[in-house]
Amino acid sequence: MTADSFAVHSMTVSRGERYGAACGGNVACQDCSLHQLCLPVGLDSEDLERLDRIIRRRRPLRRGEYLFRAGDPLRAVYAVRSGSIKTYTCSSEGDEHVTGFHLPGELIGLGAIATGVYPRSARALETSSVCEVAYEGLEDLSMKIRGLQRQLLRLMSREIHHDETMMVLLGGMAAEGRLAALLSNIAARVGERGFSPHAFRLSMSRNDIGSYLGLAVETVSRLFTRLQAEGLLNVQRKQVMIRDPDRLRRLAGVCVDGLPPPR
Amino acid sequence: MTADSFAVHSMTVSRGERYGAACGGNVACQDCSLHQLCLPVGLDSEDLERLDRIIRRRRPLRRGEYLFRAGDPLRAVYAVRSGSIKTYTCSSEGDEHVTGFHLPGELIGLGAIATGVYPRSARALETSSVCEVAYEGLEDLSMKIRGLQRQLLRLMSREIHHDETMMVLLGGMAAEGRLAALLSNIAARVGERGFSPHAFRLSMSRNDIGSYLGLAVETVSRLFTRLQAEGLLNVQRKQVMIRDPDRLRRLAGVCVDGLPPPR
DNA sequence: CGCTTAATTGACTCGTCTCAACAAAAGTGG
DNA sequence: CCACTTTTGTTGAGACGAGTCAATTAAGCG
Repeated sequence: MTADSFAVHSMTVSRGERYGAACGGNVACQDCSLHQLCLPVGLDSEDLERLDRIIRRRRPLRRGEYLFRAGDPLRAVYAVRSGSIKTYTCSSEGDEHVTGFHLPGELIGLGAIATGVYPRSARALETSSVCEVAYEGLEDLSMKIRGLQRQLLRLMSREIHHDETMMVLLGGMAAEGRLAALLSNIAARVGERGFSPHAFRLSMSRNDIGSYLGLAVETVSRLFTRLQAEGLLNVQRKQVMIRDPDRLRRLAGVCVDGLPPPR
Repeated sequence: MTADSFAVHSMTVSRGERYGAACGGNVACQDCSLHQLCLPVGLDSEDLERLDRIIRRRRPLRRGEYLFRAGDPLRAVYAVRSGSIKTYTCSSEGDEHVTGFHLPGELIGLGAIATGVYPRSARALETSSVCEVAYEGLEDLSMKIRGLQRQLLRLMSREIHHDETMMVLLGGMAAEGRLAALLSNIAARVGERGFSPHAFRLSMSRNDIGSYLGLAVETVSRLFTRLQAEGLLNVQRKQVMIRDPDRLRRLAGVCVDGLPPPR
């Protein structure tokens, strides 16, 4: 298997689904390969049809295109279908600070529910497609479908937990631990999506990684070099191969959600 | 007005309610002074009664007592009624990392919904009382009461937004900005609860503040001294008086949720 | 009123940032 | 398709903010 086949961007495609169907077409939730990760968890096919009715699949976004901008009114939350999306805020001086990287099956825009306005901007890191879930409809439907309500609450709770983990990471760990945690976390999420957690392609730039982890680009670059020298991973630009997942997770401490740290 | 009357711990009491009623008694949501901040937002009195039926008010916790521990199974989420609560994780080496300070009207335990297990421990920072909201009941009721569902989703969304703001703070701001943001944020929340945002008592130790902000205790201490020297605030141990809220918020940059930064 | 814990202050160290130069990709247009 | 520009990533040298260690003072608390 070439490392390329783990590229996040080709996730859905490399599963053998046609691009039109998987990434931009009208695949129903029922037929979506992500339905055990996304909103549909636990729904029967009748409920899935009802869910489908409030979902719109739009043409794929190209790298750099906006999904929405900070300040836009909330009309929908979005489920990533293929590719990957970053969310970020812009400080008053114009530089952006990344708040999240979102992989297929993950929901974007949940932070907007409180105020009715997206607090962050969201852009595609690569060619990506999303399902647009009308928010009004989602609120309505989750009053009617217990399983949908539960899953929505679960996904929001998971986001809270993940963000808190990031706070612990940013507040408590040195640079090396932060990068180790991010890589372990991405590896785990890539794994959950059916791909090898040992080799994948990072869709985000070093800049984005630094911004997300609160580090200078140069530091991120040096860290990759160091981790490679220590035999923890191989890295060649965006292509990453994890050689010692356990040691990597130990470096990350408690800060990889989901999995408990080894030892 | 003495600064003491702004003590977080005496919030409810100083509103003139009897301790038994306000802090440990059986005040219904209807009669609770926090009902415009907490779960009851937007509910009519019939629905409030239904909500009351799944809520238990327990004896107040004393300083340091646990509300729950990381790893406990989720049975309820808690609304702070009076006092203040901190949530934190323990690293493998035993030192704790604070993930949140919670004031009256705020919900605790939302991070447990995803897994059914509290991911953090929660302890009282001072004598505090809470409302225990049975989680099963809450799920049930929010299927029946639209307003309750909306408020629950709003509160979870707000937490997501707040945690993301903390990530930006911890990843992007120097020590001074972090403390300025925390103080501005607490001031705003104290203000929302009907007290002067200019003078209040911090219920958490310097250690807790440092842990929450990712700083050493010594740094926190020095920062307080410096901010006082610069005329931004007066501080005497836990007692804080904000002298220049605008400059303080400007130091904090975009990292005070709710309020936009001045200038 | 002593004892323990919390907060403050100082001196020194170290990790990460900044600035700067360079290399390698990736677009862009003829 | 190649030469060009622009963007992105890597590496080095020096500066500085915040951590650590240690000592002192001030509060809580029994």
